[in-house]
Amino acid sequence: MTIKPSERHRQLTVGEVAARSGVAVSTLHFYENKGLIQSERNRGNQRRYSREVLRRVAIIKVAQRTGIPLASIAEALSTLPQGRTPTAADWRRLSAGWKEDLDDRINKLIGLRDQLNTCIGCGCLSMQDCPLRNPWDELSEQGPGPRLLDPVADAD
Amino acid sequence: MTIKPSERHRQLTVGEVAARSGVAVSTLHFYENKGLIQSERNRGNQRRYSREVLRRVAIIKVAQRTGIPLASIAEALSTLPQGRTPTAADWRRLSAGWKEDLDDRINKLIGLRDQLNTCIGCGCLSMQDCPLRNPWDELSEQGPGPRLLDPVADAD
DNA sequence: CCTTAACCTCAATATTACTTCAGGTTCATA
DNA sequence: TATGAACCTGAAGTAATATTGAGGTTAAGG
Repeated sequence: MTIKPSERHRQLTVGEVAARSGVAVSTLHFYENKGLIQSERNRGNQRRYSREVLRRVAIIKVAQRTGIPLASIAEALSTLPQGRTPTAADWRRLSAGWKEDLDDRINKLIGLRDQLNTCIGCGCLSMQDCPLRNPWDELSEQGPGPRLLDPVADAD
Repeated sequence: MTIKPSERHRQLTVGEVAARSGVAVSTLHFYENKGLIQSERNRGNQRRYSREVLRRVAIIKVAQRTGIPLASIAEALSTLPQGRTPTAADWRRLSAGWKEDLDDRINKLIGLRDQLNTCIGCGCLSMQDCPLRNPWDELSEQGPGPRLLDPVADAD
């Protein structure tokens, strides 16, 4: 089933974009307010989107999944050339930056998991039988010493 | 430098707990409101904490780092025996549960990173030269087909 | 034409996790 | 005992990310 050019180039209503991108209409309004997406208006003041917006929304959602806040996504998107379809190099630059952030987050979480594994193993989450920290009372006020999990909060 | 028993068993003021746990006084009030920590009161109505609270706060912060919302942490902590120092088994149960959540989150992020790597490599974040998705127009309305990054938002 | 779904704006509400503020009390110490 | 630091409560404010609602307009089909 081939699509007629007339269909293919038609602009999308906000409802259509919502349905096809999987975000709520109100979210599209919200994103527009934040400068993440743009729309034109028909003569009745209703939003009309180019198909490119679906790509944009997809990108926004990916970036969000990596943990990037909307404001940063907006900032990144705002560096893209206005009014025309971004180049491959543009996208590569954006996604490469986000990948770095993502790597950082992953590494932090993995470090945390290691700590947690150690702590489960040695029982240091217990206040009673961690081989490294028991007995707790003796550690008080002693300056540097074993400090697991959280160096500040653990200063007991 | 040995600590006198009188010092060692003294209860802590909210300011002391704040200083030693690294969280703000207001945060300790907040946590108490949410049921995450408990305090006794002196005759002037000021909070007095047992040293155990430092452990609790440390645990809360670790759990938060894994991405667990406060409400869930509160719920988990509420399953601990009231009024006495939790056992090693208690702590193991909690941290084991949190570790699972953490593993899930890590795995999701790694999956995302893989997708992102693929997309950067193939250029599919570009609307112009992704070998899998180009040319975009041809994909419209065609039912199942290559769906990268986000299956819904990508339905262009 | 008429109806009704879809759309519009702007303001308010929701959630999470706190912080700040106002107005008043208690504690420690000189 | 006087003074200033630390503490108290309850309410309101903040930031991010939206959703919901009120009140009114536009578009599309019979």
